[in-house]
Amino acid sequence: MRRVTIKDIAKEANVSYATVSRALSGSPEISEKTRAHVLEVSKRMGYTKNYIAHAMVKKRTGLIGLIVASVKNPFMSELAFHIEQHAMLKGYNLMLCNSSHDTERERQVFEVLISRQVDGIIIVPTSAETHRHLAPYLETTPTVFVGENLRDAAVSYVAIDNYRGTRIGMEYLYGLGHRDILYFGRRKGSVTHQLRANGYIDACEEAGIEPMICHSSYTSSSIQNGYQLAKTLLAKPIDYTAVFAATDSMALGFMKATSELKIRIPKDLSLMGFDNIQYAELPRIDLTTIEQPQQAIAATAVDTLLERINNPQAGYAHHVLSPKLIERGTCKQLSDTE
Amino acid sequence: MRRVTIKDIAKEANVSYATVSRALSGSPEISEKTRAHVLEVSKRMGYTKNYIAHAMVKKRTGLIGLIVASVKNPFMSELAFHIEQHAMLKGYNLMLCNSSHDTERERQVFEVLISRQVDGIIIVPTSAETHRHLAPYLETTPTVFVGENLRDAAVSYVAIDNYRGTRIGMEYLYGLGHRDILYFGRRKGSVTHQLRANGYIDACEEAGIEPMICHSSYTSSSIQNGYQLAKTLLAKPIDYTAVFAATDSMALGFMKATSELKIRIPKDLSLMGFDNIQYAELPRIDLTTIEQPQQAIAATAVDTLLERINNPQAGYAHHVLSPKLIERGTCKQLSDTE
DNA sequence: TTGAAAGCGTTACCAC
DNA sequence: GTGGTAACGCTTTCAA
Repeated sequence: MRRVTIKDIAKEANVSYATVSRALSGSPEISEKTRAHVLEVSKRMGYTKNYIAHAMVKKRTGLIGLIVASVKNPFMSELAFHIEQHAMLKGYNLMLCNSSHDTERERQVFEVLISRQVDGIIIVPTSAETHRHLAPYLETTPTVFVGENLRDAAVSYVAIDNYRGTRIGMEYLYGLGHRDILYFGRRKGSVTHQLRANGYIDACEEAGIEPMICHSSYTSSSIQNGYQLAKTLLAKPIDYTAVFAATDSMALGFMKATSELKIRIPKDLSLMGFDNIQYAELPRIDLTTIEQPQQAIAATAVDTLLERINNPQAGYAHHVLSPKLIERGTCKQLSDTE
Repeated sequence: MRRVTIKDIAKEANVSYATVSRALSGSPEISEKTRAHVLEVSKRMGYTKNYIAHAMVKKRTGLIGLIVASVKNPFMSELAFHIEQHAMLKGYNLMLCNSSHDTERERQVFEVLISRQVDGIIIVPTSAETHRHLAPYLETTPTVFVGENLRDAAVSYVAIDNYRGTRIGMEYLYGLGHRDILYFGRRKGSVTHQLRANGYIDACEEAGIEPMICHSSYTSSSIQNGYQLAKTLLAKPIDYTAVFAATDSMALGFMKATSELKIRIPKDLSLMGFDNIQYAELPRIDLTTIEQPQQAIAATAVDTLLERINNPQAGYAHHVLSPKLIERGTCKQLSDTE
C-alpha cells in the first residue's frame, strides 16, 4: 500500500538517495550510466514523485487557486476551463473554490488556499469591494482579479473595456435605426455595471437620445432575477424599440418574460445582451450580444499571475481587453415607417 | 515575506514548538492557560497553518481530484459545483482537471493527481474503457467513477438508471398518444448510451411499436454534432411524430436543425431530451427531458469516495440513482385524428 | 561523480 | 503538562 520513494529506489539501485534525486530531476552532475540505471529501476518499481515533499523543500507547489462565485454559472465555467488549460500548459494545476457570492466565504476560501500554499490566486470577485476585504492577504499572495475593472486599486486585474462594450452595442442599435433604447438591469455595487451603464448613457448623449434605465435591486444578474425585473417593467407601457440588457443572463430573463407576454423578439422588440455566454448561441435563443473574449482573459490572467509569482517584487498590472459585437438574431433593422 | 511558522510562535510565546502544535491542533494534553496564550500570540502574529507540512506527516492532504472531460460542458460544471460544495462541507478541497475527451490525457492527469497525493479521485470517464486504462492506479488510489454504469467492473461508481430513464420517457410519450417515436443519436462505446437505447427498444417492444434508431458516429454528443446528424436525418421523409434524443445536447442540435427547416416543436414534432442540463429550462428552449439528479449524484460520489478513503479495505460500491421526468413544453398530446 | 547530512514545517512519540 | 526529537520524502549544500 505504501508508495515507492526515492529511498526504495536507492536501495534497489545501490546508490545513495541523493543520486536518485539527481537522476530523476535531470541534474547534469551525474554520469549517464548511473542516470540510466536509476531511471530504469524507478520505472520498474513504478515510482511517482511526491509533489508534497517536493513543495516542502522548494517552497512552491505549482498550484494556482481559482475562486469563482459559482462554476455552475456559464461565464465562470468557461473561464475555469480556459484557465485550467492554460495553467496546465505552464505546468500548474488548479484548486477550485466556489464563493457562492458571499464575501465572507470569499475571505475564508482565500485563507484556505493560502494555507494550502498555492503559488498564487486568480479570483473572479463577487463585488467591487472584494479586494478591500482581502487586502491583508494581497501583500503576501500573488493575486489576479478577473472581470472587474478595479482601475483605482493597486492590484492586478484582467477585464474587458466594459464602457466600450456598451458603446459598441449602442452604435450597432443606432445603426439599425433604433432611437428609443432601454438599458435593462443596471446593478449597484459593481464597477462593471457602472461602466457599462456609463457607456450607454454617453452614447445616448452623443446621439441626442434620451437614456432610459431600468435598475435592478438584486445582488446578482441571474436569469431568474432578470425575469422578475422584466415582468414589472413590461407591465408598464413599452415606449422603446430596443432593450440593451446589462448581461446575457438578464437578457435571457427578459426573453422569458416576453415569451410569456407574447411579445416577439426581434419583431416587436430588439434585444441585445452582454458577455456572450454559451447560452447565447443556442438555437431559438440566438442572442445578439457583446463578447468577452474568455480564452484571452484566461490566458492573460494566468500569465499575469505567473509573472508576479516568478518576480515577486514586480508591481501590479491592469489588462483591459477589447469586447466585440456578436451579431445574431435578436436585433432587427427598424423600418423608416416605425 | 516568509510566512510565520510554529517555531516563530514558540519563540515569541516562550514555549517549545511541540506545545504550539498542541495548542493549535486542539489537543487535550495542554493547560488552558498556555493554550490561550499561544493562541493569542499566533493570532497576533498572523499565523496560518501550512497544510503541506501537515500533509507530509499525516500522509493525507484533504484533497480530492476531480477529472472531467470539460468543465465548460454544462453537465460537468454543475456536477463540479456540487462536488466542490459537498467536499468543502466535509473538509476537503478540490483539484480540477480537464481531460478533453482524451483517454491518454485522462491517464496523464490521473498520474499528476496521484503525484500531488490527493486522497482520492472522482472521475467522469470519457469512455467505458477508461477504467481499464486506469486499472494499474485503481488499486492504490480510492476512485469513484461518475456517470457511466460500469456494472461489470470491480470499481465504485455513481450513475443513474439510464435504462429506466428512457422507459420513463417512452411511457410519457406513449401516454401522449405517440406511436411513431424515433430515437435520436445513439452513440457506440458508451454504456450509458447502450442502456438508454435498450430502454427505448424494450419499451417499443412492449408497446408493440416499431423501434427507429438514428445512430450517431460522432465521439461526443455536442450540440454541433446533434445539429449535423439532424440535418441528414431531416432530409429524409419524416414518418414519426416524436423524437427521443439520447442527450439534451443532441436535442438542442436537433432543435437547431428544425428551426432552420421551419419545423415547429412541438406543433409538428415532439422532442424529448435526456439529462436536464441547465440549458433545458431556458426560455424558448423549454425542453421536456429526463433528469439526472446532479446534486444527489455529487453528494453520493463524494460520500462514497470518503468512505473508501477512511476505510481502505472496503470493497467497491455501485450506486444507481433514479432519473425523473421533467415535463416542459416540447412534447404535445397527439390528437386522435393524427 | 557520488555520498552524507541538513533542512523544509508539521505531528507524534517518549521522557521528564 | 511540557520539552526534545524523530520522522514524513524530497532537494541541496558540502565533502570526499
